[in-house]
Amino acid sequence: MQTFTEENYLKTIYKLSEGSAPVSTNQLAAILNTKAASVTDMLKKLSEKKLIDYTRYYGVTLTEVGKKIAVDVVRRHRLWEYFLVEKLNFKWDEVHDMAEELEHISSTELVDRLDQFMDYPAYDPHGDPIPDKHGRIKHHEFKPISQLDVDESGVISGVREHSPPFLQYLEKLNLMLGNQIRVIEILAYDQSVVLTVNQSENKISISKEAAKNILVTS
Amino acid sequence: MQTFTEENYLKTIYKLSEGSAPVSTNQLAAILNTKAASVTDMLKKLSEKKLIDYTRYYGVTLTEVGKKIAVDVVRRHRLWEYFLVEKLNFKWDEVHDMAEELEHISSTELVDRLDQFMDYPAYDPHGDPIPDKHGRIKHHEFKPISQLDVDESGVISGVREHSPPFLQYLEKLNLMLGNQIRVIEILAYDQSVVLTVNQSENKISISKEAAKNILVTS
DNA sequence: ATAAATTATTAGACTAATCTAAATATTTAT
DNA sequence: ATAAATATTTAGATTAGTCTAATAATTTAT
Ligand SMILES: [Mn+2]
Ligand SMILES: [Mn+2]
Ligand SMILES: [Mn+2]
Ligand SMILES: [Mn+2]
Repeated sequence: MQTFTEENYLKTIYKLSEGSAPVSTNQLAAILNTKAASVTDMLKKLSEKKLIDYTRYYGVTLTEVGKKIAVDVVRRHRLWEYFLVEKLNFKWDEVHDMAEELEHISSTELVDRLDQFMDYPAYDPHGDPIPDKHGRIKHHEFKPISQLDVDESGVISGVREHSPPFLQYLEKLNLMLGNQIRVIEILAYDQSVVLTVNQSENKISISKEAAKNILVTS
Repeated sequence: MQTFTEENYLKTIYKLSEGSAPVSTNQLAAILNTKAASVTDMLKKLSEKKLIDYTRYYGVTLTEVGKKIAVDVVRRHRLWEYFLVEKLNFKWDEVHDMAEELEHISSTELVDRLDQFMDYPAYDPHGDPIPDKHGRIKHHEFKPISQLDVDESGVISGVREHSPPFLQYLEKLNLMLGNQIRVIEILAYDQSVVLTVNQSENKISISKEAAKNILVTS
């Protein structure tokens, strides 16, 4: 059994180590809103418990056991987010903080029943894949809008940035999951993208930054 | 904002102080599975925070603010239990421990939405009333089976003991909420009760102890 | 009314998780 | 290759919650 704190560290290491690259102390401190010294303390502890491989001054990676726990926390987080949106009618910008608490409820049986209750959803409200009970994850073929050419289209399937203001902004522009967009123009001087949503007449313009954070499938 | 531990103390004081009687240190220690010394420490802290009125060597009662929090924790506990049974199909003997964790999820909005999602249930799976969002509680006119006379009948509406073994025992005898029982005989020598369930031919016998812990409405 | 038993509080210590400040290692720039 | 900047770790404190052992207050029994 892990404490909430340990689970949060494991989850964060997992998310930062895209493809098993070692994660640094400062990266963790920044995301976990704590100090580097505290991170070092916790890394020693998790290393003791064989949940991570940690080398001083070098970085940290998850062991198989640690990774399993991390994926399970991610599973719980995303299933609860799905529940909050689909069953309790919260909006996609409202659910993250609640899921941060709910992800630490320990019962495996509870999460599996929740999964069944919702008919085994594959993606959470932000388009992130939900690991199944064995930790298997489906990967979308995502591409940010910023990588589309003029006249290319795609279906919005995920976001790279989860902050409520960004999600609310997308909602205002009708840039929500499932909607189809088509790139009309890419402005030369700042790479901002002009596009249409769901074949509408209406052209909208988004910054290069925003375009990088909206993911589409084709 | 309170910690989990503080919430558990407040909830326990609330439950032990039926009708505002002061609660003792040892009572709390027993139920909270801790030591009297730890209880004293926490009582000082809760008193500082004005959530309880505490007099050394005398006992403790809740302030209005403390009571409000306690009732809210009870509300969350019972709503989650209802959710687990009605939506996720857990049995009534399986849900308490999960609800012990879920009751500490802080969002008020979440609990209110959950309440709405389930259409404002009045009683939890054990027959205990669920306080509404303003802290109002409906009280059943409960009576234990042990107080019924021969030939009297009633509908099972609650239990006084929540341990899984007891609940499983009741289930085995079909003594579940909503079922009607009729007292056939009360044995003189040990006050055990012979009764029928839902007009069945089948007579079952339960101890005096069990009869005290099953509550009926007439 | 005194002694004995019970109940409750205090004193002092421990663990988990955190912090600041100081020291050390590594990386980058000159 | 050395100095400067950055990143990381260690040392030492702090807070919440808990514990055991010792002390004090209250209640019960004689
Ligand atoms: Mn989230
Ligand atoms: Mn998400
Ligand atoms: Mn319960
Ligand atoms: Mn209950």
